[in-house]
Amino acid sequence: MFKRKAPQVVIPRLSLYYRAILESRKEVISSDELSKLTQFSSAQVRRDLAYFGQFGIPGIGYETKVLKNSILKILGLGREWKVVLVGVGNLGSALLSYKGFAKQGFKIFYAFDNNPRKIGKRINSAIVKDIKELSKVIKEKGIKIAILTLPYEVAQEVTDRLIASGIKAILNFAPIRLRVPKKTAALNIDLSIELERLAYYLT
Amino acid sequence: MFKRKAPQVVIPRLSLYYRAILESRKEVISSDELSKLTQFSSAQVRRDLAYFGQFGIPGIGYETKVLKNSILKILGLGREWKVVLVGVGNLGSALLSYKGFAKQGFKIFYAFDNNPRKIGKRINSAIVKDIKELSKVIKEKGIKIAILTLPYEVAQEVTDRLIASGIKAILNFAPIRLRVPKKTAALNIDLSIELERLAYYLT
DNA sequence: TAGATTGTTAATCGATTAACAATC
DNA sequence: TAGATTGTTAATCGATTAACAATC
Repeated sequence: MFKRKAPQVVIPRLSLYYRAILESRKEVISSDELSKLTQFSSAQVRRDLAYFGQFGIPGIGYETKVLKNSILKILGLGREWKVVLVGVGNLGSALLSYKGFAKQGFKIFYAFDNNPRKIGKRINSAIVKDIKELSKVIKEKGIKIAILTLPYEVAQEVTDRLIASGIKAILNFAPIRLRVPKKTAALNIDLSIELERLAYYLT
Repeated sequence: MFKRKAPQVVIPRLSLYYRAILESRKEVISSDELSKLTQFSSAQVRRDLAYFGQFGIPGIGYETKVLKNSILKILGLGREWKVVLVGVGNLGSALLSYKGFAKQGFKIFYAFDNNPRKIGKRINSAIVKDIKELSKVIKEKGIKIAILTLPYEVAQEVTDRLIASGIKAILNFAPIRLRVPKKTAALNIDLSIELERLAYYLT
């Protein structure tokens, strides 16, 4: 039987396969159809899925019911993840108001800020708390995921505190490559860098 | 002399080298120092820079003045880029309020929405206009970069209009892989997918 | 059986790294 | 000259693609 650890780039593609399956509303779908919907090659579709098991039927295709459940399980979805957000500025507030996260099961229970005017507010599912309570709340509630929408200057310092409190995965919007232990996952969304990439393509 | 087209992954690293140089405040910097600051290997630093020319002095390192100017030129920065933003919802408003873009020379001149309550408002450097005027304004002002903060349902349709109006580069926040012509650059920032990646690492 | 499509192997493509001659 | 560091080649590593036997 085929075995090997899936490369990291496969994971976001699984998300896209999942979306494509939902959109298709089919009972059975082939790698060729998934290819057309996602713009990845059919070989890549089959290869990506094969990293995780045998979900298809030769000559037929993939039963969407099976495939949906399998991908959900692989990605760790279909359950609720508790999330905290740190930094209730413009971007932080916007993300708190965004309803899309909850739809995929990511529920922001607490937000943190040091601005007394913001503390105590409720935005969507989140209560804004004093950043002094950061460690206490994360430990008490056993929260593992944090979204960081802080200014550059304090991002690393807060990250260190998050990790010390038990956070295992960070989605970082501050324009800095966070230093985190190997066991912690940090994904950076760096808007300036993305714009600079666009500028490059225009040149 | 060494030649070959730089792979796309090199470009965002150039942005990070640039930041590291600014931070270091040095007159001369070695690939080894850049390696420590950016967490990329020194071989990769030298390799990446070599795609674009010979900027260093063997035995010495890189003059930061030379390197800064070179990277600015490569990335197409150090000038003002006019940008439009489409979709003045939570995320769109947050991005309009963000001061970081202007600092790198990306100035959002116009935002578009179909909500009459929003039309006519001014947020930061941008005036919110009726989305009906999208094509007219983009053509008149010769704008090449667009930021898309729209719901999924209308993202592709608006994209087609943007491209028809002359937009060459799109930063897309809608959870959809836009279909664009080869000559157009589209970068997707898909928050749900990023969260799903985090969930995967936790499993 | 004929046609379709998976799962997997081997070949290809692309990016990173190690190593070192050339240079200051 | 001795020491340091670049630029570039060749080796390695990793991911994608083509092809097809196995299967329905």
